[in-house]
Amino acid sequence: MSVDLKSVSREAPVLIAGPTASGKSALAAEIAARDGRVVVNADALQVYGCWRVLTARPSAADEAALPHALYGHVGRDQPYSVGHWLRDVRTLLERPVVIVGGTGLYFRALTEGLAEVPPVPPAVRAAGDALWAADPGAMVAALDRATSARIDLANGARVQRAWEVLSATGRGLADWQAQTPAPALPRARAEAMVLLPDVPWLNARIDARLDTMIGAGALDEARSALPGWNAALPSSRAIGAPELVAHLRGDLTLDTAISQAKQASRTYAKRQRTWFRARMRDWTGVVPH
RNA sequence: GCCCGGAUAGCUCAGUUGGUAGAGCAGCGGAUUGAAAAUCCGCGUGUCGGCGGUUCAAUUCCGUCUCCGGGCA
Repeated sequence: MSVDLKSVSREAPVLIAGPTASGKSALAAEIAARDGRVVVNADALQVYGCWRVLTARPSAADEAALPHALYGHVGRDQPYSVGHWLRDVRTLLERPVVIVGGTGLYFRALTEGLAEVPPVPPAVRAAGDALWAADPGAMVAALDRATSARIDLANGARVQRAWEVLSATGRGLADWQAQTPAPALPRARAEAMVLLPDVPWLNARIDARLDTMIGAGALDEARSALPGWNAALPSSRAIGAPELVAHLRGDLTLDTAISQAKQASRTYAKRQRTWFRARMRDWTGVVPH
């Protein structure tokens, strides 16, 4: 890792963002060990208890060596989202932390704030699912003007979310977002770094890491997830999980499952790069090698 | 050796009743305020396997060669 630790603050909270397989956990551990910090997860999938190998979570030995938080603390059937994560993180900010992960939305919520929208009741979510399937146009038409102007109306996830908020609260999403509170940790108060690896370097690491995961028990992990498997759950979106489950059910050869998982990791890394480039311009860029 | 299929974008394939071609995936760029490892938007010139022939015009028809399947020997 090409980071001179002497240039990294010993006091300010440290944020480390980076694409999957870029080596951020190792860097975070190094900084945490130096300063006595807690390593805090900022990755949407590493929160789930069912995936340690497949999401490249720190190992049991890593967790024994240094304090870690927000890793694997959520059950696979539990609802979890940016809001939950932000509330979890807030409770940790009194301690020295290094917050590390690949989920751009989580970092944005932390450093720029998140609207305090009340949770959408499951019944409204179910109604949203049903309406989106039956009549997407009606869903778009039902939105308030300000929200329609603000969101991408071609994006079903955004439209449904906006519809659910309006239905559940009687207020438009844009209205809620206009009253976004101050961030829990503004960028200026943190030491923020973003890893920006060369693409070929990262792709090679992605491939190698997936092979390592298979050797480290990823198939056993997928096998344990087989009973009650529900592909629609957020926890089921862990890259590699649907592929390995399909293999265990006899729908894919292991080689095909592995190459599809590698492929999915690469396209995911691409989306991460786009986010980081655009939204983390004022973070300190680091090229790992 | 013979017969039948294939040969079109990086990959899998569609198509052109003859007027030089298009989808998905990949790739590249972009968006991103509670499902975000999700979701969505934009970007397609490629000797249409090689060489000949017919034609005003061939990727499309004909011949031949090469390669890949399958079958018969």
